[in-house]
Amino acid sequence: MGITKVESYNDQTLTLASIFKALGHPARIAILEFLAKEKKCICGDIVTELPLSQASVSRHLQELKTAGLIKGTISGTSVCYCINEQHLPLIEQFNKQLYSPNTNTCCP
Amino acid sequence: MGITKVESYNDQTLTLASIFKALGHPARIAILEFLAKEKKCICGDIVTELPLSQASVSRHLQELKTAGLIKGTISGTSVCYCINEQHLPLIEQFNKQLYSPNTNTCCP
DNA sequence: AAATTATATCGTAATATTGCGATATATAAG
DNA sequence: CTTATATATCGCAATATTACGATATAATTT
Repeated sequence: MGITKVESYNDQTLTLASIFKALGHPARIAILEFLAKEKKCICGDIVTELPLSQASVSRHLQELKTAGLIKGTISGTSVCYCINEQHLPLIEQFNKQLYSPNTNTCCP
Repeated sequence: MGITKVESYNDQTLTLASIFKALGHPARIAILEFLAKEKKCICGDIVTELPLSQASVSRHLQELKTAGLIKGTISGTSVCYCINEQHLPLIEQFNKQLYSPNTNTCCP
């Protein structure tokens, strides 16, 4: 148990879920907000900013990268991170999809 | 360990993370997409639609409700569910925030 | 080549999530 | 009142996530 029947859902659904899953932790939201403000930064900047160890920040960065939400470029001994806008339209589209044009639902 | 230092993040960040966490499972994405299509439905409709037991669907519905993403109204022996649009602007705003106006970042 | 700096990964313990059968609850129908 | 219908919750096992210290990797500096 505790297993998700991945094969039961379509690719779009799985992609969306993995993106949202990556966004489902306050540290990763904070990292993205920091990145949005600073445009770019290195891992150490985030370690200074957040109450997390370097190892934990690095892990969160990897998750964001795997989900396609950030990009990283090696620059000397450090890695420069910035936001990857690739999947943002997907989120936008999903969000829009949830708005109901008519209001004759069952819930007041 | 495995504990998130909730007190270290601001309310907005925590709210966003909890919303995205609720969205971070394909079953819950599928439920919301189904709801968006049907406008409203009862738990049993989703049990028919998804490869999950009634208990599991009910659990996912509770999580979506707790996150403020759906509303439920008791109607006879069943509960009518529909999308709660309350937090959608928050998602939209966060998403917009991630777009960078200028492109002079470190990552090509 | 050795030391420094910056990030990633490993190993592990604590905690959280997921799924389902069984059961509880609550309204409606007979 | 009993039965049927619909949903919620409990209890548990399997799995996943999270955090951090320790360590590995990799480029730069001295």
